[in-house]
Amino acid sequence: MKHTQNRRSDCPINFALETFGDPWSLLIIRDLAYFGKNTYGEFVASEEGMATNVLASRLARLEQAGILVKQPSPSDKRKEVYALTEKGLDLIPVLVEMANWSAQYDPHTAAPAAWIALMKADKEQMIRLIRQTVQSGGSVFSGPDSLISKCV
Amino acid sequence: MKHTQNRRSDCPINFALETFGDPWSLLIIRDLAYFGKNTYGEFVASEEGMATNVLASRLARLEQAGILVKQPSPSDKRKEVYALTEKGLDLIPVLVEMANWSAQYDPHTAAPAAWIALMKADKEQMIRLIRQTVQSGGSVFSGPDSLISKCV
DNA sequence: CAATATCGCTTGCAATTTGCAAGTGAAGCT
DNA sequence: AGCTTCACTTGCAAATTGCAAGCGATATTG
Repeated sequence: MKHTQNRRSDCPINFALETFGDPWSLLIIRDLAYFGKNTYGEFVASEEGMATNVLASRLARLEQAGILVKQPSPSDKRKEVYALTEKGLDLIPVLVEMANWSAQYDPHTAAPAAWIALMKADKEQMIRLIRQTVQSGGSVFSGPDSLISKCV
Repeated sequence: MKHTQNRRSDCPINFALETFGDPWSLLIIRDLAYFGKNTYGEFVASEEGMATNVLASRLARLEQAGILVKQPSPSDKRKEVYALTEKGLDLIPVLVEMANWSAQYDPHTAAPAAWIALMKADKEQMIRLIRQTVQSGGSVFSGPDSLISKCV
């Protein structure tokens, strides 16, 4: 995808789709926000098994779009650490709505019932909490400061 | 995509992406909900110009997924009329969040400022209104009963 | 009422994108 | 010093897309 002038239209839905509407980009953002993954290797290891060349291509695109940033890891100079920008954090509501829809319609969904219940109880509040958690280096499901562990 | 057992994972984000996460499916759903388009020809004529074979393939997939249904048009037997099911209507929140994000970050967005303002004022309520409007055969921006014309 | 246009698709084919396996150089570990 | 791990890149076959043309059924027109 070129994307640096050749947009299909100025429709906001189309803009979103051209920016992150391929079948993989949102999985990277999910990995960052929900599972606390933040390196190339961790993304590659995700259950969905995305191809390494596609991953590299998507990371570059999302970085260029200002949705995430990469920094060399201070502890290990081989590693790059990826993080969501404000623009990326603002995609959390999209993830949440997609997840809610799937939780409702996928009989085999892996979404924890407790989590869905929290979402139904107060979505706005939960989105705020997720954003806050991720912004300060945590994630929803993973790590010692996971949001889910604090909500029980 | 096969999709009838070969799912990449049971993660709800992944489920959503496998169901409608290609670059075109949500444009069809947008056309239905926002622009009141409901025939193959109207989808083809959309600004983004999707290829006819891809459109046919996506319509079939979305129908199979239970997101939309098609019926022969009563007035013109050549035409098929597509409509969103409950499952499809439940994707409106996803569209809304994507549109809000784009309206915020795309400097050339075509999203009407008045509409964005309404959304910011009371999102939950607006989503309910959109759903109701589309369910009863209207759409957000198009037609005599467009939601936007009633909100001014 | 025959000719023509329109409808929702399908088909063939070239171009792009993907998936897979195997590198590669830089840095870390032992 | 040697082996492993890291983030990628590269080459190539397979799948998907984009484009243009075609097709049968129905509608419209002269």
